[in-house]
Amino acid sequence: MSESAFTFRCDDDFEPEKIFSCGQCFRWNASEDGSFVGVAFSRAARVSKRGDEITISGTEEDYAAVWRDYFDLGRRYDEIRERLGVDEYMREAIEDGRGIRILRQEPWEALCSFIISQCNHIPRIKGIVERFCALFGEPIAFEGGVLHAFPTAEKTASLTEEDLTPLRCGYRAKYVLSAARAVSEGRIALEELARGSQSDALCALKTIDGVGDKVAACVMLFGLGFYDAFPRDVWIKRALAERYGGDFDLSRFGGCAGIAQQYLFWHRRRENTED
DNA sequence: AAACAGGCCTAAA
DNA sequence: TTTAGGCCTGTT
Repeated sequence: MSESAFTFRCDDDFEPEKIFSCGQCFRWNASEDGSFVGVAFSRAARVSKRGDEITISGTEEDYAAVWRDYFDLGRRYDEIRERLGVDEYMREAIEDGRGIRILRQEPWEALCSFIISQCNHIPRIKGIVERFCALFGEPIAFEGGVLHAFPTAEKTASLTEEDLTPLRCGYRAKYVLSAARAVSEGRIALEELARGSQSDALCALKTIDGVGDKVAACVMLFGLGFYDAFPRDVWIKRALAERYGGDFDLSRFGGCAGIAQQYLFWHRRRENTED
């Protein structure tokens, strides 16, 4: 069976390996040929890069409707990198993480995924999320096989904690359900929050059981398009304590602190695994 | 084997 | 307003 694909030239930062494995998303996996296969917005795709040419499954219409925004291609990361290099360590982190882009993910998927992420390693988060999708997501035919969409909030809200035991996500199951109910019952309107202020979004997200400052910041950055949201996880806390004595002024990043965070996160994590 | 993992909640000062 | 302990499960 033949599948269409759309190829375009990209002269800005775009490194699939870094984009998909920097911890912002959990549904993309590397193939042996270096391409990545994943699902977003209920569409499966294979993404590959050769030189400055990017190829994504689907038509140009799919690209225009979904992938362009998903990969945040309206933003020049090369220019942002210049602005974020406010000191030596930041410049080091940025050079190391060059090629990263912030994905604009589905808000509910981001919320649910980062609730699951708490106190877990990335491989385990991916495992839990994949089991969740395989069990409760709509099937999507792709390259002769079947992938699954991320389960909707409505579908999730119809489940019980017992239904979620096969995920083996432990105490996070009740958080996932409480979030699903908040969203499906309209108490939390994620799309609407994306159009409002960052502080309102933070406030609303934190009313969900199991969502604190860190998870809320991830949802805002990766799902709602608040590029100034700055998730403070253990790695960021480490980096800030080691390099800045806890004194780190986010206002220097001109509304892009979240992107700075992602370079810092990538770099600080690599410092550990590479020596 | 004990500690920790991209936290959060509650209780107690 | 900060801190300790518990929480599911897996890995090192």
